[in-house]
Amino acid sequence: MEKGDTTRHAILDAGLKMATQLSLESVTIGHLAKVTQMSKSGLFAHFQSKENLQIGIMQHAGELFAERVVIPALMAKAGIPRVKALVNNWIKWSSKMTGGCIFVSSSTEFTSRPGKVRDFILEQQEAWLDSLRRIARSAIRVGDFKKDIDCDQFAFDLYSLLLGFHLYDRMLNHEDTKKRQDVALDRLLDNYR
Amino acid sequence: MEKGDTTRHAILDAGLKMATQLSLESVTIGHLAKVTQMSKSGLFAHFQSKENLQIGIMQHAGELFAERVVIPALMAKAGIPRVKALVNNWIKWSSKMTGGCIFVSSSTEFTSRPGKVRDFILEQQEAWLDSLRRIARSAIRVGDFKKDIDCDQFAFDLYSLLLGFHLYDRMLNHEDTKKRQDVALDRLLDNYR
DNA sequence: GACAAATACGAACGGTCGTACTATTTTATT
DNA sequence: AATAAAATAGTACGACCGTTCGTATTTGTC
Repeated sequence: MEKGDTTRHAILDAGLKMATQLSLESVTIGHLAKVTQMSKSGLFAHFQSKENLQIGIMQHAGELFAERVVIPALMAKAGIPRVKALVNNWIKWSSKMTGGCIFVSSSTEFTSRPGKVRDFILEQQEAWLDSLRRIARSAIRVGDFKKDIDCDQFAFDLYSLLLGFHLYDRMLNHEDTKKRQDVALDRLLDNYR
Repeated sequence: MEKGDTTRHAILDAGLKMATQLSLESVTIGHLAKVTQMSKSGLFAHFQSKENLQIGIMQHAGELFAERVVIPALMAKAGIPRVKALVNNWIKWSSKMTGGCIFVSSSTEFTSRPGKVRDFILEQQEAWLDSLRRIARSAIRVGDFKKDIDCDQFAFDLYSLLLGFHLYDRMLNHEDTKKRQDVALDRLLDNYR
């Protein structure tokens, strides 16, 4: 009742790391068992299927993401400071691990692979877009954004920017990415101000 | 001397389609042989390794991309018309196949998988960024863009926008993506005008 | 039409994949 | 300390992976 949760947590930690570095699909039960020093069958018993393991990993990632990116941003003052906090937290998040942001890579990976895993990932993406919209709305409330702006458009604009950062920084290894992203963000905020 | 090239081309066509729908890594020699109605070993003989097959597929994709996206854009009048043509061609390109743009998904997939394949993909991405810069430069030349703009920043801004479109449209299946992208592009162009 | 070269095939290799079983060990409760 | 339950291990499975090798077929050239 206790031990099981502990090992499950350790498995998901190692699994998330592996999924981030390689990809969600290449988290192999055998490989993961080796890393966690368990037997394949012992590890497998925790999830009953690879699909469940993958969903477990993404759920685990979602909890960490909320804890490290979204919630801390909500601590910042509503409005532009909160937007900037969110962006910085996101950049820290995607920079922390070798492969970049697990949500970006996994949603790319599972686009045309129907099933429970893809559905779960899409739900998470929609929840993320919802966070962006909410933050825009609170920026309107405190007067940092104009009243008549389109919050959906803001979510699109900001997420696009983050995706650009992600590819430039994590994949192409461009050194001046942070600078480019700063310029683009300032222009974006000016437009909603 | 002749037949070999024909089959090789057919293999790459089917391989690109498969890579676009699933992913580059999941283009399996066995699966590809089944689709092209060849034997595994017969197909394999064309490439000598899976790595070479993957590079061949990406090269094939690059040729089609130049042919369908970049070169037609260069036919358009330099400046803003050319930028818009490029964007439209890119959208058509990434919309044509089920899995979206092969370059986006493959660069995500191979970020943390060192080797010849990754190197090749990164080269292609740099060439693409170079096209974007060149188009910005020609826009300055004809007076559509301000003289003192940063062409690298333009490339970053525009590619970010396309990546946003890609994720929204191809993966999240948002219906109003085209509208969002139009709004963002107009604002972007206004800024460089 | 002969002949060398190019192309394609069939069978087999050692590995790894996800999963199913049964057996053993460890845990929590009494 | 005994015991039922939970957790882990061991072994095996069929399927597919990339690759090799020897052989057959097809092709282009003379």
